[in-house]
Amino acid sequence: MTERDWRPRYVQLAEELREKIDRGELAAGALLPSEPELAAQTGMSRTSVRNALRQLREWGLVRAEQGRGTYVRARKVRVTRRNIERYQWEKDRVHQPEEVRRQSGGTEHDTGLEVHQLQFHAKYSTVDANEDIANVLSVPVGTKLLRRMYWTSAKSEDAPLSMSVSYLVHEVAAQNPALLDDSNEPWPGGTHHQLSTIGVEVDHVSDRVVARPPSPNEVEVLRTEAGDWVLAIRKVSTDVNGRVVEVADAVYPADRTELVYGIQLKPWDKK
Amino acid sequence: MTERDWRPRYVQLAEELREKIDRGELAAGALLPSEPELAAQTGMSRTSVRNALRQLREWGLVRAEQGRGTYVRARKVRVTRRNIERYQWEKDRVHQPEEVRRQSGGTEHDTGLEVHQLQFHAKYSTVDANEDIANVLSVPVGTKLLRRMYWTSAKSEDAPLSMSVSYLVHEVAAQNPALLDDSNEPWPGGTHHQLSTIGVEVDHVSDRVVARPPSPNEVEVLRTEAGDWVLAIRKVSTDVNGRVVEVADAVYPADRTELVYGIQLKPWDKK
DNA sequence: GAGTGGTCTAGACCACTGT
DNA sequence: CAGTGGTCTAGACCACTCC
Repeated sequence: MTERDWRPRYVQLAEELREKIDRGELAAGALLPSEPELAAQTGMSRTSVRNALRQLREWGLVRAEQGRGTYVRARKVRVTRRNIERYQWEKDRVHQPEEVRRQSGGTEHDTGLEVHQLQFHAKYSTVDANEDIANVLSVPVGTKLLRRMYWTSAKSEDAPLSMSVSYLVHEVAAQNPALLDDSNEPWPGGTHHQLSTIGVEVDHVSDRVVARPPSPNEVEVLRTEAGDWVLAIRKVSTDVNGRVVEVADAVYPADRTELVYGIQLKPWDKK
Repeated sequence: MTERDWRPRYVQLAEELREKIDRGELAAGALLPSEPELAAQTGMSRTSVRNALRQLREWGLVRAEQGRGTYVRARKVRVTRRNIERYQWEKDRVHQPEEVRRQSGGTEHDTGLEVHQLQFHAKYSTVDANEDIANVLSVPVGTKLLRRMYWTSAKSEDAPLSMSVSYLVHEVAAQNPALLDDSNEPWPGGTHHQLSTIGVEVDHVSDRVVARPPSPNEVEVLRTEAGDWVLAIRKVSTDVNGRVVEVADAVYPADRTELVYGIQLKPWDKK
Protein backbone atom coordinates (compact mmCIF):
# COMPACT_ATOMS: atom_id res chain seq x y z
CA MET A 1 0.00 0.00 0.00
CA THR A 2 1.41 3.35 -0.99
CA GLU A 3 1.39 6.33 1.30
CA ARG A 4 -1.62 8.59 1.41
CA ASP A 5 -1.30 11.84 -0.49
CA TRP A 6 -2.04 14.61 1.98
CA ARG A 7 -1.70 17.49 -0.41
CA PRO A 8 -4.86 19.40 -1.32
CA ARG A 9 -6.76 17.74 -4.13
CA TYR A 10 -6.49 20.79 -6.36
CA VAL A 11 -2.69 20.62 -6.09
CA GLN A 12 -2.78 16.93 -6.98
CA LEU A 13 -4.91 17.67 -10.04
CA ALA A 14 -2.61 20.51 -11.04
CA GLU A 15 0.43 18.25 -10.85
CA GLU A 16 -1.28 15.48 -12.79
CA LEU A 17 -2.00 17.94 -15.57
CA ARG A 18 1.51 19.37 -15.36
CA GLU A 19 2.97 15.90 -15.85
CA LYS A 20 0.78 15.36 -18.89
CA ILE A 21 2.04 18.62 -20.33
CA ASP A 22 5.68 17.77 -19.50
CA ARG A 23 5.33 14.36 -21.11
CA GLY A 24 3.84 15.93 -24.21
CA GLU A 25 0.57 14.09 -23.75
CA LEU A 26 -1.00 17.53 -23.81
CA ALA A 27 0.96 19.30 -26.53
CA ALA A 28 1.41 23.04 -26.89
CA GLY A 29 -1.81 24.58 -28.16
CA ALA A 30 -3.91 21.61 -27.06
CA LEU A 31 -7.30 22.27 -25.49
CA LEU A 32 -7.77 21.03 -21.94
CA PRO A 33 -11.05 19.41 -20.89
CA SER A 34 -13.55 22.07 -19.83
CA GLU A 35 -14.01 22.88 -16.16
CA PRO A 36 -17.32 21.04 -15.76
CA GLU A 37 -15.79 18.08 -17.59
CA LEU A 38 -12.78 17.93 -15.28
CA ALA A 39 -15.09 18.27 -12.29
CA ALA A 40 -17.12 15.30 -13.49
CA GLN A 41 -14.02 13.21 -14.25
CA THR A 42 -12.41 13.84 -10.88
CA GLY A 43 -15.49 14.07 -8.72
CA MET A 44 -14.35 17.48 -7.50
CA SER A 45 -16.35 20.67 -7.42
CA ARG A 46 -15.83 23.20 -10.18
CA THR A 47 -14.31 25.58 -7.63
CA SER A 48 -11.55 23.09 -6.82
CA VAL A 49 -10.95 22.41 -10.49
CA ARG A 50 -10.60 26.15 -11.02
CA ASN A 51 -8.04 26.28 -8.21
CA ALA A 52 -5.99 23.63 -10.02
CA LEU A 53 -6.22 25.54 -13.29
CA ARG A 54 -5.17 28.76 -11.59
CA GLN A 55 -2.11 26.96 -10.27
CA LEU A 56 -1.25 25.92 -13.83
CA ARG A 57 -1.69 29.51 -14.98
CA GLU A 58 0.65 30.74 -12.24
CA TRP A 59 3.17 28.20 -13.45
CA GLY A 60 2.77 29.76 -16.89
CA LEU A 61 1.71 26.44 -18.42
CA VAL A 62 -1.82 27.21 -19.64
CA ARG A 63 -3.84 30.17 -20.88
CA ALA A 64 -7.60 30.53 -20.28
CA GLU A 65 -9.70 32.19 -22.98
CA GLN A 66 -13.15 33.32 -22.10
CA GLY A 67 -15.82 31.51 -24.06
CA ARG A 68 -13.32 29.22 -25.76
CA GLY A 69 -11.45 27.05 -23.30
CA THR A 70 -8.12 26.53 -21.60
CA TYR A 71 -5.10 25.92 -23.82
CA VAL A 72 -1.58 24.67 -23.21
CA ARG A 73 0.76 27.61 -23.74
CA ALA A 74 3.54 27.41 -26.27
CA ARG A 75 6.97 27.52 -24.69
CA LYS A 76 7.93 31.13 -25.13
CA VAL A 77 10.87 31.97 -27.31
CA ARG A 78 13.02 34.35 -25.35
CA VAL A 79 14.25 37.42 -27.16
CA THR A 80 17.88 37.98 -26.29
CA ARG A 81 18.88 41.57 -25.67
CA ARG A 82 22.63 42.20 -25.72
CA ASN A 83 22.55 45.72 -24.35
CA ILE A 84 26.28 46.35 -24.20
CA GLU A 85 26.77 45.53 -27.86
CA ARG A 86 23.54 47.32 -28.71
CA TYR A 87 24.48 50.58 -27.06
CA GLN A 88 27.86 50.62 -28.79
CA TRP A 89 26.19 49.78 -32.10
CA GLU A 90 23.70 52.61 -31.64
CA LYS A 91 26.46 55.06 -30.92
CA ASP A 92 28.60 53.97 -33.86
CA ARG A 93 25.65 54.20 -36.24
CA VAL A 94 25.49 57.98 -35.90
CA HIS A 95 28.28 58.60 -38.37
CA GLN A 96 26.88 56.37 -41.07
CA PRO A 97 25.07 57.90 -44.05
CA GLU A 98 21.35 58.52 -43.67
CA GLU A 99 20.35 55.75 -46.12
CA VAL A 100 22.08 53.23 -43.87
CA ARG A 101 20.73 54.73 -40.64
CA ARG A 102 17.22 54.61 -42.05
CA GLN A 103 17.38 50.90 -42.71
CA SER A 104 17.16 49.61 -39.20
CA GLY A 105 16.65 50.60 -35.61
CA GLY A 106 17.51 49.16 -32.24
CA THR A 107 14.61 46.74 -32.06
CA GLU A 108 15.45 45.10 -35.36
CA HIS A 109 19.06 44.84 -34.22
CA ASP A 110 17.92 43.07 -31.06
CA THR A 111 15.25 40.77 -32.35
CA GLY A 112 16.48 39.88 -35.82
CA LEU A 113 13.19 41.03 -37.32
CA GLU A 114 13.10 43.40 -40.28
CA VAL A 115 11.86 46.96 -40.38
CA HIS A 116 8.74 46.10 -42.40
CA GLN A 117 7.70 43.42 -39.87
CA LEU A 118 7.53 45.89 -37.03
CA GLN A 119 5.03 48.52 -36.09
CA PHE A 120 6.73 51.46 -34.44
CA HIS A 121 4.96 54.03 -32.29
CA ALA A 122 6.22 57.21 -30.66
CA LYS A 123 4.42 59.83 -28.62
CA TYR A 124 6.03 62.92 -27.13
CA SER A 125 4.73 65.07 -24.31
CA THR A 126 6.01 67.67 -21.89
CA VAL A 127 5.96 66.92 -18.18
CA ASP A 128 7.32 68.33 -14.94
CA ALA A 129 10.11 66.31 -13.37
CA ASN A 130 9.05 64.24 -10.39
CA GLU A 131 11.50 63.60 -7.58
CA ASP A 132 12.71 60.31 -8.96
CA ILE A 133 13.65 61.54 -12.41
CA ALA A 134 14.85 64.92 -11.14
CA ASN A 135 17.38 63.21 -8.88
CA VAL A 136 18.83 61.15 -11.68
CA LEU A 137 19.05 64.10 -14.07
CA SER A 138 20.37 66.40 -11.31
CA VAL A 139 17.75 69.05 -11.98
CA PRO A 140 15.23 70.66 -9.61
CA VAL A 141 11.89 68.91 -9.12
CA GLY A 142 9.39 70.47 -11.52
CA THR A 143 11.88 71.11 -14.31
CA LYS A 144 10.25 70.85 -17.75
CA LEU A 145 11.10 67.54 -19.39
CA LEU A 146 10.49 66.09 -22.83
CA ARG A 147 8.82 62.72 -22.23
CA ARG A 148 9.09 60.34 -25.15
CA MET A 149 7.09 57.14 -25.12
CA TYR A 150 7.89 54.33 -27.55
CA TRP A 151 6.35 50.96 -28.20
CA THR A 152 7.05 48.42 -30.86
CA SER A 153 4.97 45.45 -31.92
CA ALA A 154 5.46 42.67 -34.44
CA LYS A 155 2.88 43.04 -37.21
CA SER A 156 2.53 39.28 -37.75
CA GLU A 157 1.69 38.24 -34.21
CA ASP A 158 -0.63 39.79 -31.72
CA ALA A 159 2.54 39.11 -29.77
CA PRO A 160 3.64 41.30 -26.93
CA LEU A 161 6.40 43.74 -27.51
CA SER A 162 8.37 46.27 -25.61
CA MET A 163 7.52 49.65 -24.20
CA SER A 164 9.82 52.38 -23.04
CA VAL A 165 9.72 55.94 -21.80
CA SER A 166 12.63 58.33 -22.24
CA TYR A 167 13.18 61.67 -20.52
CA LEU A 168 15.32 64.57 -21.76
CA VAL A 169 15.59 68.02 -20.21
CA HIS A 170 13.23 70.08 -22.38
CA GLU A 171 15.48 73.12 -22.51
CA VAL A 172 18.35 70.99 -23.78
CA ALA A 173 16.33 69.14 -26.40
CA ALA A 174 14.76 72.39 -27.60
CA GLN A 175 18.11 73.52 -28.98
CA ASN A 176 17.00 71.59 -32.05
CA PRO A 177 13.23 72.13 -32.46
CA ALA A 178 13.00 69.04 -34.67
CA LEU A 179 13.67 66.96 -31.57
CA LEU A 180 10.40 68.14 -30.01
CA ASP A 181 8.18 66.75 -32.78
CA ASP A 182 7.21 63.09 -32.61
CA SER A 183 6.20 63.08 -36.27
CA ASN A 184 9.94 62.92 -36.99
CA GLU A 185 10.00 59.40 -35.48
CA PRO A 186 11.39 56.92 -36.19
CA TRP A 187 14.43 59.18 -36.38
CA PRO A 188 17.13 57.67 -38.58
CA GLY A 189 19.99 56.84 -36.25
CA GLY A 190 17.98 56.99 -33.05
CA THR A 191 18.61 58.91 -29.88
CA HIS A 192 22.38 59.08 -30.29
CA HIS A 193 21.94 60.84 -33.63
CA GLN A 194 19.28 63.12 -32.19
CA LEU A 195 21.63 64.10 -29.37
CA SER A 196 24.50 64.60 -31.80
CA THR A 197 22.50 67.39 -33.49
CA ILE A 198 22.77 69.39 -30.28
CA GLY A 199 26.41 68.54 -29.71
CA VAL A 200 25.97 65.77 -27.16
CA GLU A 201 28.15 62.65 -27.20
CA VAL A 202 27.24 59.88 -24.77
CA ASP A 203 30.23 58.51 -22.87
CA HIS A 204 28.79 55.78 -20.68
CA VAL A 205 25.49 54.13 -19.88
CA SER A 206 24.22 52.30 -16.82
CA ASP A 207 21.52 49.62 -16.87
CA ARG A 208 19.66 48.92 -13.64
CA VAL A 209 17.70 45.68 -14.00
CA VAL A 210 14.77 44.76 -11.79
CA ALA A 211 11.99 42.15 -12.03
CA ARG A 212 8.57 43.03 -10.61
CA PRO A 213 4.86 42.47 -11.19
CA PRO A 214 3.51 44.66 -13.99
CA SER A 215 1.50 47.82 -13.32
CA PRO A 216 -2.12 47.82 -14.52
CA ASN A 217 -1.06 49.96 -17.47
CA GLU A 218 1.70 47.52 -18.39
CA VAL A 219 -0.71 44.58 -18.19
CA GLU A 220 -2.84 46.31 -20.80
CA VAL A 221 -0.08 47.33 -23.16
CA LEU A 222 2.05 44.18 -22.95
CA ARG A 223 -0.97 41.84 -22.59
CA THR A 224 0.71 39.78 -19.91
CA GLU A 225 -1.10 36.89 -18.23
CA ALA A 226 -2.07 36.85 -14.58
CA GLY A 227 0.96 36.08 -12.45
CA ASP A 228 3.47 37.12 -15.11
CA TRP A 229 6.24 39.50 -14.18
CA VAL A 230 8.16 42.07 -16.20
CA LEU A 231 11.81 42.98 -16.49
CA ALA A 232 12.23 46.71 -15.98
CA ILE A 233 15.44 48.40 -17.04
CA ARG A 234 16.41 51.93 -16.12
CA LYS A 235 19.03 53.14 -18.57
CA VAL A 236 20.94 56.27 -17.58
CA SER A 237 23.14 57.93 -20.24
CA THR A 238 25.94 60.29 -19.29
CA ASP A 239 27.74 62.49 -21.81
CA VAL A 240 31.46 63.12 -22.17
CA ASN A 241 31.19 66.07 -19.77
CA GLY A 242 29.76 63.90 -17.01
CA ARG A 243 26.24 65.26 -17.32
CA VAL A 244 23.29 62.87 -17.28
CA VAL A 245 21.54 63.55 -20.58
CA GLU A 246 18.87 60.87 -20.79
CA VAL A 247 16.91 58.62 -18.47
CA ALA A 248 14.93 55.82 -20.08
CA ASP A 249 12.69 53.17 -18.52
CA ALA A 250 12.07 50.06 -20.59
CA VAL A 251 9.72 47.23 -19.68
CA TYR A 252 9.78 43.74 -21.18
CA PRO A 253 7.65 40.66 -20.54
CA ALA A 254 9.91 38.63 -18.27
CA ASP A 255 8.92 35.25 -19.67
CA ARG A 256 10.08 36.10 -23.18
CA THR A 257 13.15 38.19 -22.53
CA GLU A 258 16.72 37.40 -21.65
CA LEU A 259 19.45 39.98 -21.12
CA VAL A 260 23.08 39.30 -21.87
CA TYR A 261 25.93 41.45 -20.63
CA GLY A 262 29.45 40.63 -21.75
CA ILE A 263 32.21 41.85 -19.47
CA GLN A 264 35.86 42.30 -20.44
CA LEU A 265 38.28 42.04 -17.50
CA LYS A 266 41.58 43.88 -17.31
CA PRO A 267 44.67 41.62 -17.47
CA TRP A 268 46.73 40.92 -14.37
CA ASP A 269 49.84 43.04 -14.14
CA LYS A 270 52.85 41.11 -15.31
CA LYS A 271 54.96 40.23 -12.30
CA MET B 1 -24.32 60.92 -10.68
CA THR B 2 -21.01 59.21 -11.24
CA GLU B 3 -20.54 56.42 -13.72
CA ARG B 4 -21.23 52.87 -12.65
CA ASP B 5 -18.16 50.76 -11.89
CA TRP B 6 -18.41 47.70 -14.07
CA ARG B 7 -15.32 45.98 -12.75
CA PRO B 8 -15.80 42.82 -10.67
CA ARG B 9 -16.45 43.63 -7.04
CA TYR B 10 -13.41 41.69 -5.88
CA VAL B 11 -11.19 43.88 -8.08
CA GLN B 12 -12.82 46.99 -6.64
CA LEU B 13 -12.14 45.75 -3.10
CA ALA B 14 -8.55 44.88 -3.99
CA GLU B 15 -7.95 48.36 -5.36
CA GLU B 16 -9.56 50.04 -2.35
CA LEU B 17 -7.19 48.13 -0.10
CA ARG B 18 -4.27 48.87 -2.39
CA GLU B 19 -4.98 52.58 -2.15
CA LYS B 20 -5.08 52.37 1.64
CA ILE B 21 -1.70 50.68 1.57
CA ASP B 22 -0.27 53.22 -0.88
CA ARG B 23 -1.55 56.12 1.24
CA GLY B 24 0.01 54.56 4.32
CA GLU B 25 -3.36 54.16 5.99
CA LEU B 26 -2.41 50.51 6.26
CA ALA B 27 1.26 50.64 7.17
CA ALA B 28 3.82 47.93 6.56
CA GLY B 29 3.31 45.11 9.04
CA ALA B 30 -0.29 46.15 9.77
CA LEU B 31 -2.92 43.46 10.14
CA LEU B 32 -5.79 43.56 7.67
CA PRO B 33 -9.35 42.88 8.83
CA SER B 34 -10.05 39.16 8.79
CA GLU B 35 -11.85 37.59 5.86
CA PRO B 36 -15.21 37.19 7.62
CA GLU B 37 -14.89 40.78 8.86
CA LEU B 38 -14.26 42.14 5.35
CA ALA B 39 -17.15 40.06 4.06
CA ALA B 40 -19.46 41.57 6.66
CA GLN B 41 -18.21 45.13 6.03
CA THR B 42 -18.61 44.91 2.25
CA GLY B 43 -21.63 42.64 2.04
CA MET B 44 -19.66 40.26 -0.17
CA SER B 45 -19.20 36.54 0.28
CA ARG B 46 -16.01 35.25 1.82
CA THR B 47 -15.08 33.71 -1.52
CA SER B 48 -15.10 37.11 -3.21
CA VAL B 49 -13.14 38.64 -0.36
CA ARG B 50 -10.57 35.88 -0.79
CA ASN B 51 -10.35 36.69 -4.49
CA ALA B 52 -9.53 40.29 -3.61
CA LEU B 53 -6.89 39.19 -1.11
CA ARG B 54 -5.34 36.84 -3.65
CA GLN B 55 -5.06 39.76 -6.04
CA LEU B 56 -3.20 41.73 -3.36
CA ARG B 57 -0.88 38.77 -2.82
CA GLU B 58 -0.16 38.57 -6.53
CA TRP B 59 0.70 42.25 -6.42
CA GLY B 60 3.14 41.41 -3.64
CA LEU B 61 1.43 43.77 -1.20
CA VAL B 62 0.25 41.41 1.52
CA ARG B 63 1.24 38.10 3.06
CA ALA B 64 -1.28 35.63 4.51
CA GLU B 65 -0.30 33.60 7.54
CA GLN B 66 -2.36 30.60 8.47
CA GLY B 67 -4.03 30.96 11.85
CA ARG B 68 -2.78 34.52 12.32
CA GLY B 69 -4.09 36.88 9.68
CA THR B 70 -3.14 38.84 6.61
CA TYR B 71 -0.37 41.41 6.95
CA VAL B 72 0.87 44.27 4.80
CA ARG B 73 4.29 43.28 3.49
CA ALA B 74 7.28 45.48 4.18
CA ARG B 75 8.62 47.05 1.02
CA LYS B 76 11.63 44.92 0.33
CA VAL B 77 15.03 46.52 0.35
CA ARG B 78 16.64 45.56 -2.90
CA VAL B 79 20.20 44.35 -2.77
CA THR B 80 22.13 45.96 -5.61
CA ARG B 81 24.54 43.70 -7.43
CA ARG B 82 27.07 45.51 -9.60
CA ASN B 83 28.40 42.49 -11.42
CA ILE B 84 30.81 44.26 -13.74
CA GLU B 85 32.64 45.97 -10.89
CA ARG B 86 32.37 42.83 -8.80
CA TYR B 87 33.98 40.55 -11.35
CA GLN B 88 36.87 42.97 -11.85
CA TRP B 89 37.25 43.29 -8.08
CA GLU B 90 37.32 39.52 -7.68
CA LYS B 91 39.98 39.19 -10.34
CA ASP B 92 42.15 41.97 -8.94
CA ARG B 93 41.97 40.52 -5.43
CA VAL B 94 43.99 37.47 -6.44
CA HIS B 95 47.30 39.25 -6.16
CA GLN B 96 46.68 40.66 -2.71
CA PRO B 97 48.26 39.02 0.35
CA GLU B 98 46.34 36.20 1.97
CA GLU B 99 45.42 38.20 5.11
CA VAL B 100 43.61 40.70 2.90
CA ARG B 101 41.97 38.05 0.74
CA ARG B 102 40.73 36.29 3.84
CA GLN B 103 38.90 39.34 5.08
CA SER B 104 36.03 39.46 2.67
CA GLY B 105 34.34 37.60 -0.13
CA GLY B 106 32.08 38.49 -3.00
CA THR B 107 28.86 38.52 -1.02
CA GLU B 108 30.16 41.01 1.53
CA HIS B 109 31.38 43.17 -1.34
CA ASP B 110 27.91 43.13 -2.85
CA THR B 111 25.72 43.52 0.17
CA GLY B 112 27.79 45.71 2.46
CA LEU B 113 27.50 43.13 5.24
CA GLU B 114 30.55 41.92 7.15
CA VAL B 115 32.08 38.47 7.14
CA HIS B 116 30.92 37.64 10.65
CA GLN B 117 27.29 38.51 9.81
CA LEU B 118 27.11 35.92 7.08
CA GLN B 119 26.74 32.20 7.12
CA PHE B 120 28.58 30.62 4.23
CA HIS B 121 27.95 27.13 2.91
CA ALA B 122 29.72 25.13 0.21
CA LYS B 123 29.18 21.58 -0.99
CA TYR B 124 31.13 19.90 -3.78
CA SER B 125 30.17 16.87 -5.79
CA THR B 126 31.14 15.14 -9.01
CA VAL B 127 28.58 14.87 -11.80
CA ASP B 128 28.40 13.93 -15.47
CA ALA B 129 27.87 16.84 -17.84
CA ASN B 130 24.34 17.11 -19.18
CA GLU B 131 23.77 18.49 -22.66
CA ASP B 132 23.18 22.04 -21.47
CA ILE B 133 26.40 22.43 -19.50
CA ALA B 134 28.45 20.32 -21.92
CA ASN B 135 27.57 22.68 -24.77
CA VAL B 136 28.68 25.74 -22.86
CA LEU B 137 31.93 24.15 -21.72
CA SER B 138 32.55 22.62 -25.18
CA VAL B 139 33.07 19.15 -23.76
CA PRO B 140 31.32 15.86 -24.64
CA VAL B 141 28.11 15.03 -22.79
CA GLY B 142 28.99 12.84 -19.83
CA THR B 143 32.34 14.49 -19.11
CA LYS B 144 33.16 14.43 -15.39
CA LEU B 145 32.54 17.81 -13.80
CA LEU B 146 33.20 19.29 -10.40
CA ARG B 147 29.87 20.69 -9.20
CA ARG B 148 30.20 23.30 -6.47
CA MET B 149 27.09 24.50 -4.70
CA TYR B 150 27.17 27.65 -2.58
CA TRP B 151 24.61 29.40 -0.46
CA THR B 152 24.91 32.36 1.82
CA SER B 153 22.53 33.61 4.48
CA ALA B 154 22.52 36.54 6.85
CA LYS B 155 22.84 35.29 10.43
CA SER B 156 20.64 38.03 11.87
CA GLU B 157 17.56 37.56 9.73
CA ASP B 158 15.84 34.43 8.64
CA ALA B 159 16.14 36.47 5.50
CA PRO B 160 16.46 34.87 2.12
CA LEU B 161 19.83 34.77 0.52
CA SER B 162 21.40 33.65 -2.69
CA MET B 163 22.22 30.25 -4.04
CA SER B 164 24.54 29.34 -6.85
CA VAL B 165 25.98 26.31 -8.57
CA SER B 166 29.32 26.37 -10.35
CA TYR B 167 30.73 23.79 -12.77
CA LEU B 168 34.39 23.18 -13.60
CA VAL B 169 35.81 20.38 -15.75
CA HIS B 170 36.94 17.84 -13.15
CA GLU B 171 40.15 16.94 -14.96
CA VAL B 172 41.16 20.59 -15.08
CA ALA B 173 40.36 21.33 -11.43
CA ALA B 174 42.13 18.14 -10.33
CA GLN B 175 45.48 19.63 -11.32
CA ASN B 176 45.38 21.08 -7.83
CA PRO B 177 43.80 18.46 -5.51
CA ALA B 178 43.03 21.13 -2.92
CA LEU B 179 40.40 22.46 -5.33
CA LEU B 180 38.40 19.24 -5.03
CA ASP B 181 37.83 19.52 -1.28
CA ASP B 182 34.95 21.69 -0.06
CA SER B 183 36.43 21.85 3.44
CA ASN B 184 38.84 24.43 1.99
CA GLU B 185 35.88 26.82 1.50
CA PRO B 186 35.55 29.70 1.84
CA TRP B 187 38.75 29.89 -0.18
CA PRO B 188 40.57 33.17 0.42
CA GLY B 189 40.40 35.04 -2.87
CA GLY B 190 37.57 33.01 -4.34
CA THR B 191 37.32 31.24 -7.66
CA HIS B 192 39.78 33.50 -9.46
CA HIS B 193 42.45 32.62 -6.95
CA GLN B 194 41.56 28.94 -7.12
CA LEU B 195 41.90 29.04 -10.89
CA SER B 196 45.18 30.93 -10.64
CA THR B 197 46.71 27.96 -8.78
CA ILE B 198 46.28 25.91 -11.94
CA GLY B 199 47.50 28.66 -14.24
CA VAL B 200 44.14 29.92 -15.44
CA GLU B 201 43.49 33.66 -15.94
CA VAL B 202 39.92 34.67 -16.76
CA ASP B 203 39.72 37.13 -19.65
CA HIS B 204 36.02 37.85 -20.00
CA VAL B 205 32.69 36.92 -18.45
CA SER B 206 29.17 36.87 -19.81
CA ASP B 207 26.03 37.27 -17.67
CA ARG B 208 22.77 35.96 -19.09
CA VAL B 209 19.88 37.32 -17.01
CA VAL B 210 16.43 35.75 -16.96
CA ALA B 211 13.40 36.11 -14.67
CA ARG B 212 11.18 33.07 -14.11
CA PRO B 213 9.06 31.36 -11.47
CA PRO B 214 11.17 29.46 -8.94
CA SER B 215 11.57 25.69 -9.06
CA PRO B 216 10.17 23.76 -6.08
CA ASN B 217 13.70 23.39 -4.75
CA GLU B 218 14.30 27.14 -5.01
CA VAL B 219 11.03 27.88 -3.21
CA GLU B 220 12.32 25.83 -0.30
CA VAL B 221 15.83 27.25 -0.15
CA LEU B 222 15.00 30.90 -0.81
CA ARG B 223 11.66 30.78 1.06
CA THR B 224 9.88 32.82 -1.57
CA GLU B 225 6.17 33.64 -1.32
CA ALA B 226 3.56 32.25 -3.69
CA GLY B 227 3.63 34.21 -6.94
CA ASP B 228 7.17 35.49 -6.41
CA TRP B 229 9.71 35.12 -9.19
CA VAL B 230 13.48 34.72 -9.19
CA LEU B 231 16.27 36.32 -11.18
CA ALA B 232 18.51 33.61 -12.62
CA ILE B 233 21.94 34.51 -13.91
CA ARG B 234 24.13 32.22 -15.94
CA LYS B 235 27.71 33.42 -15.72
CA VAL B 236 30.17 32.00 -18.24
CA SER B 237 33.88 32.66 -17.70
CA THR B 238 36.39 32.38 -20.52
CA ASP B 239 40.15 32.35 -19.98
CA VAL B 240 42.83 34.24 -21.90
CA ASN B 241 43.16 31.30 -24.32
CA GLY B 242 39.50 31.50 -25.28
CA ARG B 243 38.51 28.37 -23.36
CA VAL B 244 35.35 28.36 -21.22
CA VAL B 245 36.62 27.49 -17.74
CA GLU B 246 33.58 27.94 -15.52
CA VAL B 247 29.81 27.95 -15.80
CA ALA B 248 27.87 29.22 -12.80
CA ASP B 249 24.12 29.53 -12.23
CA ALA B 250 23.01 31.97 -9.55
CA VAL B 251 19.45 32.48 -8.35
CA TYR B 252 18.18 35.51 -6.43
CA PRO B 253 14.73 36.42 -5.10
CA ALA B 254 13.52 38.87 -7.74
CA ASP B 255 11.70 41.17 -5.36
CA ARG B 256 14.82 41.98 -3.36
CA THR B 257 17.48 42.11 -6.03
CA GLU B 258 18.54 44.70 -8.55
CA LEU B 259 21.35 44.27 -11.03
CA VAL B 260 23.41 47.17 -12.31
CA TYR B 261 25.62 47.01 -15.36
CA GLY B 262 27.74 50.03 -16.22
CA ILE B 263 28.79 50.30 -19.84
CA GLN B 264 31.66 52.38 -21.21
CA LEU B 265 31.22 53.43 -24.85
CA LYS B 266 34.10 54.01 -27.24
CA PRO B 267 34.53 57.62 -28.35
CA TRP B 268 33.56 58.74 -31.82
CA ASP B 269 36.52 59.04 -34.20
CA LYS B 270 37.68 62.59 -34.46
CA LYS B 271 36.62 63.97 -37.83
C1' DG C 1 -11.53 27.46 22.84
C1' DA C 2 -11.94 31.28 19.79
C1' DG C 3 -10.29 33.15 15.73
C1' DT C 4 -7.54 32.85 11.58
C1' DG C 5 -6.60 31.50 6.78
C1' DG C 6 -6.88 27.02 3.60
C1' DT C 7 -9.79 23.85 1.36
C1' DC C 8 -14.11 22.34 -0.51
C1' DT C 9 -19.06 21.82 -2.05
C1' DA C 10 -23.30 22.71 -4.87
C1' DG C 11 -25.36 25.53 -6.65
C1' DA C 12 -26.30 30.36 -9.68
C1' DC C 13 -25.97 34.09 -13.26
C1' DC C 14 -22.99 36.47 -16.45
C1' DA C 15 -20.10 37.70 -20.83
C1' DC C 16 -18.04 35.82 -24.42
C1' DT C 17 -17.21 32.44 -28.35
C1' DG C 18 -18.53 29.46 -31.66
C1' DT C 19 -22.20 27.49 -35.03
C1' DC D 1 -28.13 28.61 -29.61
C1' DA D 2 -25.07 25.67 -26.51
C1' DG D 3 -20.73 25.67 -24.35
C1' DT D 4 -16.90 28.10 -22.31
C1' DG D 5 -14.52 30.55 -18.59
C1' DG D 6 -15.49 34.63 -15.03
C1' DT D 7 -17.91 35.97 -11.07
C1' DC D 8 -20.51 35.16 -6.92
C1' DT D 9 -23.15 33.14 -2.96
C1' DA D 10 -23.89 30.58 1.48
C1' DG D 11 -22.71 27.44 3.54
C1' DA D 12 -19.03 23.54 5.67
C1' DC D 13 -14.84 21.35 7.83
C1' DC D 14 -9.90 21.64 8.53
C1' DA D 15 -5.05 23.03 10.39
C1' DC D 16 -2.94 26.36 12.62
C1' DT D 17 -1.98 30.22 16.17
C1' DC D 18 -2.70 32.44 20.34
C1' DC D 19 -4.53 32.90 24.81
